[in-house]
Amino acid sequence: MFTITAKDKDTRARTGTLTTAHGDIPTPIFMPVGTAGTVKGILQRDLADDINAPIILGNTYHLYLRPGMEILKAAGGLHKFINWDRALLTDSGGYQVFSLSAIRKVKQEGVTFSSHIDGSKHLFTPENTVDIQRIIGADIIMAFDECTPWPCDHKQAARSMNLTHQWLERAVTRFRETDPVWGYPQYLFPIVQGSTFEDLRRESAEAAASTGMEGMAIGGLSVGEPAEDMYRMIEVVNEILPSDKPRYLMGVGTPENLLESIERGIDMFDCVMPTRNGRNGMIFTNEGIINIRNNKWANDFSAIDGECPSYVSRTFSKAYLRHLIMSGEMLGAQIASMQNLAFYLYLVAQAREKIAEGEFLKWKTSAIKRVSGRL
RNA sequence: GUGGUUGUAGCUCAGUUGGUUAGAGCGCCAGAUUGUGGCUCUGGAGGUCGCCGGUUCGAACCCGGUCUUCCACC
Repeated sequence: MFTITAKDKDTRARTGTLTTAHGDIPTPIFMPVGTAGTVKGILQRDLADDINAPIILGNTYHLYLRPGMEILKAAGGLHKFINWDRALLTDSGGYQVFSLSAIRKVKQEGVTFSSHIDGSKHLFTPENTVDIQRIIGADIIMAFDECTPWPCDHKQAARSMNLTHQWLERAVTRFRETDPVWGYPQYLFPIVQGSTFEDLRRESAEAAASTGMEGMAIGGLSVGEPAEDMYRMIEVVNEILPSDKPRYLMGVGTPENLLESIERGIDMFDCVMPTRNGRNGMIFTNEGIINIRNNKWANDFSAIDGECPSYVSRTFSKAYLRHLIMSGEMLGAQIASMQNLAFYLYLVAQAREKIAEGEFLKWKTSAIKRVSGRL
């Protein structure tokens, strides 16, 4: 169930609460990515208590290959397996089949692919990815889709979108005719495709909306197209997606992307950027973006981020974090990931506050200027 | 002391029969990174080729001296 709690007077931005069997999720929200049953380098306790994440992601592709469904079933589902009692969302694996697996064949039935771990062959279909996600037991599960690469001509984009739509229908059917494995309800989110073509995006948004599911996702964006194209597609799609349901923009993005998208009516985000780029030395702070490997931080003993309300942000210095990252120390990756996630969650928390206060637009402009500058 | 051996970028090393502006890996300095393979990619700075002299149109390369590294022998 999704409840709108405030609407911005100037824009499409809104705040809401998405209720799941594992807690309420305030929106707009950023969801940390925990591909293989872990947000890399961060304890579940810290995700909950320090970073304040109400929901994290898992990935069907990775979890299905390892540890595999027998172990996940024996464990009693992913929540129990990883000791996480808040909400979970699993991606269907559609994206990974395309980005990770070298050998793959796309057919009407589904996608055959080779495991990146041992080369073994597997088949993902709209039906079995629902079954798999039933067993994993995430509160929100995703329909199996094809993430259309960019650039792409209209004809290819239409063909790809139509395949996604056929798969969507089959996924919804399987979802409706099966029950949750672990006794609590799950939501299935359809995914809008259509590349950067307005007519296709409209058609795809109609298809997603017509399923009547509890929430809707927008995929196939931030795959190389200019940010302006992405924003335009969000506007087109959000005119059609039901306004009383949460809208999830998949794989996005930078702090600036988040605020611009919130303005256009997006409620949920996920992105590997704060964690993957964090491990590589890109640090997001309330003062701007830092490349902590730069020599200029070697003697800077100020806190990583004095404004962020998390333990690592205020406790450790930039100079220490630089030393850890330069040395390839595990703790560097941990601290960087925690800082970045704490920052992302703090950013969306502020956005919720400003929307409720009716000051979103004014705040957004100054916030973007502040947090997306390079220091 | 004698014989051999070694010396080229911060480090480890290539470098053709002597032939334009001496290269690589790592490191360093920067940049990219968007539904995660603890990735990946791009660019940059940096060398009096131990030193001195000689041969040659031309020397990292050949010759002499000298210093240096390591080894063996006395």
